[in-house]
Amino acid sequence: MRTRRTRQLAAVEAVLRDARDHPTAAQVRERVARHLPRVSLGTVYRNLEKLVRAGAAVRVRVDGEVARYDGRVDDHDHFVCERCGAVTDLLAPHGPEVDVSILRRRGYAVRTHRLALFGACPGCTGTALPFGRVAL
Amino acid sequence: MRTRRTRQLAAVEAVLRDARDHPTAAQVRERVARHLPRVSLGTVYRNLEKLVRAGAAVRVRVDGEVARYDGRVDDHDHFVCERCGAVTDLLAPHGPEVDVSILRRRGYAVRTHRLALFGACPGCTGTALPFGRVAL
DNA sequence: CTTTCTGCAAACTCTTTGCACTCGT
DNA sequence: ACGAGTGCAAAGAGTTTGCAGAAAG
Repeated sequence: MRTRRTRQLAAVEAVLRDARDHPTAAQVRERVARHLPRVSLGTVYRNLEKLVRAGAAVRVRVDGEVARYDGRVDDHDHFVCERCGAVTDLLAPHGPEVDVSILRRRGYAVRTHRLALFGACPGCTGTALPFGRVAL
Repeated sequence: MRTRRTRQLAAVEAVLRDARDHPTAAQVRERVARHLPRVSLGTVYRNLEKLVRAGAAVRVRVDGEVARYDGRVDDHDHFVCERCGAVTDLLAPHGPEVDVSILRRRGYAVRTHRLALFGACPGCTGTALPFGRVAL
């Protein structure tokens, strides 16, 4: 049952490592296909799933949109542009500065959280800025 | 083009108003069907969409799970049990106590946010508590 | 060699939609 | 009566899976 280091897996890993735009499975496939033209979408899904389960990638599903994949696994939040759909990483933790202890006292075990901010990104408001990660 | 007050729409509204568990479309249909046995899933979807667009309901899509509908439209966050899938409303705002002005200065217009906490609920940790909304 | 992985295509799940008919207004 | 809404069934979109052959170890 040991995991094999196939070229497809390596390629998916590389795409995710280099991607800054939270690509969808179809986009990952497209990029992998530049080097492995016969790669199938099924294989891409299988390898993405593998990486997610191994903790080497994160699946980001904003609202009901298609799944996007993020090579960043450190704890960070997202800004989602409601006009162009771009997903930007927010470096600083904005996480629940909630008093989680209150929940815990009520029997809830909080393991993690997910926070997304919605609005318009610089490119879409006209305030052009180089695209990329934004640190708060 | 005015919206008609059909019994199906009224029933969907009522189900959402009385529901405390963020039912899926299929669950809404099931409950509506208790009074209107021939209601179709398509109609339920159409009416749910109508309510969401009218601002009378909220579609909650946690990660990649099926859409759930919430009659609550005030601003609140969610706790998602990773074991049983239950979604609980969190009354207090835990929103981004982020300095949104920093984002704004960079050209991001933040309109709203969505926060979900993930973990195990009281029923699933063994620490039984009456099910329902939890205020922090 | 053995076992996992791949490509392909079909299956699946959730959601949306076209159509003829129904029912509010 | 007019036309929005309905039930049904079929179509879509995204994702998963079964299988025979390919390839990693």
